[in-house]
Amino acid sequence: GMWTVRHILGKPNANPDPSTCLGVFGLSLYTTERDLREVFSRHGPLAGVNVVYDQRTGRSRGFAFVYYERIDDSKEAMERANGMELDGRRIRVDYSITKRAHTPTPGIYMGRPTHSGGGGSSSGGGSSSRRGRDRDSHYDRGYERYDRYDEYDYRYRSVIV
DNA sequence: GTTGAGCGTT
Repeated sequence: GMWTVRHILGKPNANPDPSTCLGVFGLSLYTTERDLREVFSRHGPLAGVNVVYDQRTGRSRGFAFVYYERIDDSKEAMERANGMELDGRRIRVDYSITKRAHTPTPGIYMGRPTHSGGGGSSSGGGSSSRRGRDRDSHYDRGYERYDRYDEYDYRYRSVIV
């Protein structure tokens, strides 16, 4: 069917650098972190395993992240587990592009503030009663947190189960 | 228990 075409055309992201974090794709919806731990720990001690779930349905989104302690183990696992069959699926394994889970999106307005400083000509004609000053400070604080958060090493938060 | 090429929530 059409999917063969997509299989040919669809191109994964270009060669990520070797990393202790592996992305595992094409998983069965029924593959659990436990299953992955079982398979991937064969190549070395793991620092963590993370299946990505859909928040609404609670179901797996079909991919996961596996963290190794050592990059040599990660390399070996990448080569050997890529293409293996797991729970009826050919899984694909590669070094992860991202390092860690996204920081949860703040529940506040993320749009660019409409020029609260100078001119005085409001461009968009948005809600006029809003005080840009307060909103801006919240906005900035949020961003600061976001940046600091991003620098945490995964192991700081990971709990070996 | 779907379906099929890809990067993250607590």
